[in-house]
Amino acid sequence: MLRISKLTDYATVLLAHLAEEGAGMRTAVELAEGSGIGLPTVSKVLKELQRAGLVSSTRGARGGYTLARAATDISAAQIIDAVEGPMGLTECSTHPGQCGLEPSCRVGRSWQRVNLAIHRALADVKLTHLTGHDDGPVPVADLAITLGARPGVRARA
Amino acid sequence: MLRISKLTDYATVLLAHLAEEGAGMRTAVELAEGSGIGLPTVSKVLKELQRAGLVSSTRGARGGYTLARAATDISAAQIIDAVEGPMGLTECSTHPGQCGLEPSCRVGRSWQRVNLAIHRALADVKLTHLTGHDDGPVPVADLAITLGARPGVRARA
DNA sequence: GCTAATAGGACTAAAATAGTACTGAATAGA
DNA sequence: TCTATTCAGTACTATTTTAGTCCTATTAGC
Repeated sequence: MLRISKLTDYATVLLAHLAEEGAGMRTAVELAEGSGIGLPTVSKVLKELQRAGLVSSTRGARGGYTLARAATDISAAQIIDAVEGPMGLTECSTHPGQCGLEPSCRVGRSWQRVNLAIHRALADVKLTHLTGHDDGPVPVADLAITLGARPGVRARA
Repeated sequence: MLRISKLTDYATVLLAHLAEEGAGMRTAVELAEGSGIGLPTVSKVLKELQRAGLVSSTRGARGGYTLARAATDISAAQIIDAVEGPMGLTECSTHPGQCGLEPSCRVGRSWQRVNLAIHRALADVKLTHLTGHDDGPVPVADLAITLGARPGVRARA
């Protein structure tokens, strides 16, 4: 239902923990205990976040995870992409040519445009917004541009 | 992956056919042939759209389906809600109290705010935009407001 | 070399989605 | 009023996706 997966939700919870004041290196065990999520799952999610470059990991004794960059430089779009793969509202937006209806389908392109707009909006939502450390309005007013068909034309309600 | 379901995609394709110039009453069979989607599936989707009030149906010989209102009065959000149920980015946004993490979870509220923003943006995307009959920019600049935590505060990039 | 920790991958289980089939009800027209 | 046509409702099945687990390998510190 236009829903992010549980794992993505977990990812934001874990990233929020890592973004906490004074949180340096945290092990998967600590994060599991702190978040209430099962250790194997925590471990799996962190591995994916590491691969996507959102967290840095250190192996071995005294190892663990830290944010790879500032919380203001991590966006909701990046988290979703990291855990669920490249975001696409429809199959044809991520895997063109797979859907038999494509040749005669006229709505596909439009959904892709909507998809792009949402993606850009989510790129403006930072981890700090998700953790509630930044209650201010998010700058996503430019969203309208990408929904319009003609690039360069400024949208206004 | 933050994806609309195939059935929702089918729904927009079918609605697009019904919105076509001069398209009056269309039977499920005609729509199936015109769209390339299997008849049982077409039938299922149309029933859901009828229940949601997006199309009107007439039973019996010479019956069929028509749009229940103008294409400019049908939004992407309505289509998604009709086919997939009330939209919610996370479980807690549609079914609060189901997730064990809720008490200690601080990101839930934020996702709900993001969800609301996307929903509003999709409410501004009309069937005419999806069918490509209105290429103009979509008025969704107000989206920023809902992402900000303080209602009434005007967002600006 | 022992212990603590992540990395990678394979595997299983559960849930959601998609698609099908069948039976019932309404309408038009002969 | 009978029959053909077409939608309505529901239950079922199959498929796919998602979620979660487990095992083995690798790396780092002591």
